[in-house]
Amino acid sequence: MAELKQNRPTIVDVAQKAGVSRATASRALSNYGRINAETAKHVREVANSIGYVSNELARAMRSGKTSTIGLVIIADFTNAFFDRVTKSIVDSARGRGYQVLITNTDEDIAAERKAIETLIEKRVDGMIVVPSTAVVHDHLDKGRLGGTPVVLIDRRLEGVQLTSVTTDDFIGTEQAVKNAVSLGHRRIGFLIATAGVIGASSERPKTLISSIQDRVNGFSQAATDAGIKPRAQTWLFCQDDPAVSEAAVAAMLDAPKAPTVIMTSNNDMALAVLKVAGNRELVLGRDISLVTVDDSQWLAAMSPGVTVVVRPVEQVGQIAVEKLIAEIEEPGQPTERIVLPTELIARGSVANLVLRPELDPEYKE
Amino acid sequence: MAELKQNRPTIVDVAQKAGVSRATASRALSNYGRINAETAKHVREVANSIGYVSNELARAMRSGKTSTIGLVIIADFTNAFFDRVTKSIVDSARGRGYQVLITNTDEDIAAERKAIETLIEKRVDGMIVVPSTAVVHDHLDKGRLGGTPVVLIDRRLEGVQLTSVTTDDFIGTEQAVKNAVSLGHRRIGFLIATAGVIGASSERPKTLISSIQDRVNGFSQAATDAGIKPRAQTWLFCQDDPAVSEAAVAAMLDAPKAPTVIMTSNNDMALAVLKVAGNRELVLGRDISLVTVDDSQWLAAMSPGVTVVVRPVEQVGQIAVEKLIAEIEEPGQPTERIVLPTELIARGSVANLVLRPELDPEYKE
DNA sequence: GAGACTTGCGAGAGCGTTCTCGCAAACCTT
DNA sequence: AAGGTTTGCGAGAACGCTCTCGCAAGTCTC
Repeated sequence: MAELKQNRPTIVDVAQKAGVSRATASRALSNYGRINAETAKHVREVANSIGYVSNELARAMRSGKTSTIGLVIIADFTNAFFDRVTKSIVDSARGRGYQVLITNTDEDIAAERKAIETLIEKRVDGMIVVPSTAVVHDHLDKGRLGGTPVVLIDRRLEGVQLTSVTTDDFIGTEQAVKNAVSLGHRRIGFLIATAGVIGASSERPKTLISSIQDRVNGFSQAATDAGIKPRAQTWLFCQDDPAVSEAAVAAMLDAPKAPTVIMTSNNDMALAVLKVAGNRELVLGRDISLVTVDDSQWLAAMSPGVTVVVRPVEQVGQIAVEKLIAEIEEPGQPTERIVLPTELIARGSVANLVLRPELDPEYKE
Repeated sequence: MAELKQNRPTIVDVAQKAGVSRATASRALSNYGRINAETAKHVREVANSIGYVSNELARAMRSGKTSTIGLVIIADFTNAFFDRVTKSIVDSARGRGYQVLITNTDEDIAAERKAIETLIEKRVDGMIVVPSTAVVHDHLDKGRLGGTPVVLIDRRLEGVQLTSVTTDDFIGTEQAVKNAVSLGHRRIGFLIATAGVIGASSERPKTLISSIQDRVNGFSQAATDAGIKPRAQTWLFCQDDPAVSEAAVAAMLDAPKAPTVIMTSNNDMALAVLKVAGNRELVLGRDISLVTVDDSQWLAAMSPGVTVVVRPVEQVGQIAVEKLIAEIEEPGQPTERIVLPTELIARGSVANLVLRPELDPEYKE
């Protein structure tokens, strides 16, 4: 019979029971203003005894602060990068007294718009955004945001005045290529996960998100510097889908001048290489070489371990939170473009053709 | 000079500009009550033109509904289970018009209490909780929650009247053991990631979370049924830390009657086995066998692939969201204990000792 | 064409806080 | 002892929305 009503005690209940006014109860509970220590203690005891829990909605409404930040991330935070950065953001935010509201766009610009609107509706104090496209960004204009600070991660956005925290993917990729070259590789492949591409194609899409663009440039630069001819470079822009990427890897390996080393732009692509290698009974670091971006425990645990460009993922999240909260708590911070250094960890997945030239039938010193 | 003030237009601004009352503006924007179609259209246009975005805080305050659900998850959602379930929850919730507020306890009960309190403060409509311990649960009593519905995932909790969505870990583990036994294994090891344990120990902790408890029982049952003597079973409860787990694996392998197959309770432990195997140049599925819980792309891509107990992770998240929202929108649902079936996927990581008895020096048929 | 019903809209209260203001009592100061 | 200052507290407005109520005008009914 007694309806289970959502009848939480409010501050009025506390005040009544404690025999004080709302104002005094508020002062006691939120610890501000002038209040007698005894009274405060008493109020808090009463509040505790009746199970009072403050209503942050009401508080936020009055104070204009929700202590919540929104995270707009692309689909795959099962992805080695996005899961770690998410965790890092949640933890850093919690440490600073903020909660995180997560929204998930599927690399889809409409979903991204919607997500940002929803976050504004919820009046988050700020947001961290992984922009899903490099071209459209009117929804991220200062005006549209109406003063809500935004920090971009992983990808920069041209034409928009926002702080971003990214990694030096140009240098990272360059190093990876240099490493392969120094080990004697002269035919290299690059498998690039690309949103919006259907299937796999060697044709460079008109627009790429900045992180991918940087990798493409870094790769190109290093290959050119090493004197590797374009025809010894195999490029494939590839949909992030196992079937497609595995077919792409197979195509690369079946081409007349197949690369001896394949660089992949993310772990999903690396998996495709491993999968195909496994099917063909190619031994990693001997019959086929692999280097990828973003470390994971798996890459380290394999035999041989996979050589990777390590990005400081946790740092990206942490710095993004710091910059965002700085702007929230003291608006008017200068916008920055923070680029964190990457590091190459060489493991055994890139064969040493200098020591073992027989592994490459076409190897010539 | 012009201070960049957080001066968002409110419904009053819309009403004024449209020449109607607040009430009418609200009706137009929220689509309810009696309102002239023309007026409604006009109001919406005005709202759009001045960039009005509704304030969900105020709306929630009035309506008592935030359309937000809280997720209380243990630290590791870089973990193969928790990252996927998180994504599944975020997606399912979004599909039903709810956002997700994430909080992260580090398997720490104090943090869990705090997280739940914070979520109540924010007046989430409900929460999905991965309880960090099997014993303490006073913070999850109906009274404390004050009517906020809660659904548990991954772990059941005794003594508490809450809907839970878990997987049949007993049968899953049992199947895994049976599979190994059918392939001729007679000495088996079990490496169990356990919160609260320091180092690694063969002594069974007094309390285990239900999912681990079920695995322990399933393993034990299957081993006994197969007539495997206790002394041919190596158990280690192990802290979830690479150094510790690798040492544990090493210890297992160095014992006089080393197991021919190691079962691990999660991917981190499986990684330890792979790592140690790699270091010792043991070939998986020949010199050492492995079976673990929770599939991942990595386990499938390795050569040989790793045999796993697959849990329907996405389904867990999805069903949890459904049950939670059902209770939110129509309180008084019966509490359920939903247990989803698991499946064994046999790959090559468990050696076939029946076909190749020479792999086990002590093998006797 | 008079009463009943419908339509469209505005006034105003209320959700649970915080915060400003003002007032009385207590405490200094000289 | 008279004026000033400090202390502690309450009244009431405000945050931005929704929703009930009531009223005027229009529409129906016979």
